[in-house]
Formats: sequence, C-alpha cells, structure tokens
Amino acid sequence: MRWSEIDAIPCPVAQAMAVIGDAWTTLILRDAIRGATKFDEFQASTRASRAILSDRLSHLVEHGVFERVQYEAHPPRYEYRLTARGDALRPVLTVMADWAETHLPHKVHNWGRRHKDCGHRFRPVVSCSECGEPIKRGSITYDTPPVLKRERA
Amino acid sequence: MRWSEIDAIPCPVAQAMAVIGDAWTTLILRDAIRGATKFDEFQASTRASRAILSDRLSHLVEHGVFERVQYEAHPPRYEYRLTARGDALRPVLTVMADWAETHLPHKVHNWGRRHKDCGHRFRPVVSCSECGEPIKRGSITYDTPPVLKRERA
DNA sequence: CCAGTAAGTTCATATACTGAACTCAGTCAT
DNA sequence: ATGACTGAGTTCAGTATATGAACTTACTGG
Repeated sequence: MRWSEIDAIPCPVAQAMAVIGDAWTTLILRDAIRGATKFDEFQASTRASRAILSDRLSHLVEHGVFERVQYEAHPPRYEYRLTARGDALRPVLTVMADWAETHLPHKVHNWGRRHKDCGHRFRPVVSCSECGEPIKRGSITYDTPPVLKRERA
Repeated sequence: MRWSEIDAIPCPVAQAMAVIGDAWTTLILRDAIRGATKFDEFQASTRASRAILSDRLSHLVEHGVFERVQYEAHPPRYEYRLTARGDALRPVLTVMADWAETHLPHKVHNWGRRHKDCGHRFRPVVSCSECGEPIKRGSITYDTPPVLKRERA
C-alpha cells in the first residue's frame, strides 16, 4: 500500500499523518508557529525545494491547517496563516520537541522553554483533562480498543 | 536540501523528525505501542512494503527507539521491542491522536480513551511540569529564542 | 524598457518506493 | 532424503516522488 493511501484508515494517528505526515510538513508548521507566513520565509527556513514547499502548503491549505490570504492587491501577494486547526498542533510540536531535548540532548540546542505564568523553565507534561493528573504509562484504556489488524485473507 | 539531511539541524523538531519523520514510522510506533513486536505483525498492520518496513525498523534500532531482540534460538527469530526512548514517544502519539479526533472527527474512529485513575473519558492536556497548570497559547517563552533563519548569503 | 520583487511552475535528473518473488536458516512430517 | 512450511528479511523491474536550477507570471519603480 502507498503512503498516500493512509487517509483511508480511520485511525486517529493515520488520519493525523495523512494531514501532517509528509516530509517537510512538520518543519513548515514549526516555522509557522515561529511566525513565518511568506513562501520565501518557509523556503529559507526549511530549505525544502520550492516545488515541494508549494505542494506541502497547498496540501495544508486543502486540509484546513493553513489559509492562503492575500496581503497585497498590487501586485497580488499571498501569505499562509495558521488556522485554529493548525494552531491546535502546537502541543504536538511542543511534546515532540521535548522528546528530542530529553532523548537527543547532544544533538539539539535547548532554547530554554519557560512557562510565563509561573516563570519556570518547564517540561510539557501530558495530563488528564478531567482530574488534572499527569497521565502515567499504562493508565490509558480504551472503551473499544484499537487492535492490531491482520490483513484480511 | 534533502529531507535526509535534516539531522544536521540542531533544532529539537528537526532532530525528532530525523528519527521519526519518515513515512510509515509513526504508524510503526503506533503499532508497537499497541503491542506489535514481529516483523510480519508490523507489515500486516501498517501495510507498508517489506523493504520499506525493514529499512524503517533498522533506522529506529540505530536511533535507539527499538531494540532487536532474539526471542527464539532454533531457528533464530527476532522481534522489535520499544526501548525507554521509544516508549517516551507515547505522549507524542497521544496528543497527535487527540488532535485528529478533535479536528477530523468525521474521519476517525474514536476508540474512547479513558483515564484509569479517575475513570473518565479524557483529552490529553499539555501542562507545565512545575506548576501543573495547562499551558495556554502564548504562554511559552524562550530564553534564547529560535528565530527564523535566513539562508546565509 | 529594464531591473527588481514575490510566488510559484517546469523540467532533466536523481532518489525513493512498491509489489511480487526470492533467499536464508531453520523445523517438521513423510 | 525430501518437500512443505515458517519468519525475517532482500532483490528487482517498474513506478512515483524529490531536487536544484531555471523559468514564468504579475506586477512596481526608475
């Protein structure tokens, strides 16, 4: 099966990957979160080829992660802004960055992430929306559990 | 620049992508978390081609996300087990799945994730490790902020 | 008219991916 | 001794995707 066909799988991780799982996409999102909006900004910061960048941005617009907005009429100029849906990916990138900072410390520059509200340097902890407790390993259950699917005979 | 060259960027997101950003890798991790260990289990559940699966598993072993363990001597048989480093990716997949469940509800089957400790269905919330409060949008600062880098002249 | 800008698009070439078949190191039944 | 089987990959012809450089488009300003 082709990677481009995974959008046919109704699993959340697969559906997320169908939107943001292509090469370069996560770096585009990283830069959008940092404030990039212009095509050449994304090209300069990601170093992706122009054709691929164009393709990825179109895909993200089609999936409602970016909106392509005209910011100048003469000449017509466009920029790419994160939508609410796109913005909601911040936690994904925060947790992913934390994983790299923790497990690949010799390979990453630590920017010194700090929580404004309490003023401390911090790590993102994934907690329960209901009781507020950090989610421990093994404390997640599923009402209708995803099982490993065998290919049908 | 080539996608395979992003491991030269000392940014956490880029380094994470260098380890887990290739096509199919996130689905492999999803299935490992669900209990898959055998090559054919991964092949059946991800539907990736055998050559690509082999390549991805090797890459993950090289980067310390899996360990390749002999589970039978005669004949020699191997399985792939998540390491602590690999297991630490659970929050990434949990948050990513939550994003898809929230923003692509018509495309995903919701397995009904529940927190064992409090018994509720829940959403993963990213909180501060120091004060325990959920991280609000805009409440993260960086001591040495990542800036959008221009390509050097 | 020309140089410049920003946002893509095109194309020759290179690389990666796919599906099916194959190989390897065994085991087991006949 | 042989053939069928298992699990874990490897190989290969064909196909798809990606890359870098150049190009195109729609302007503006001198």
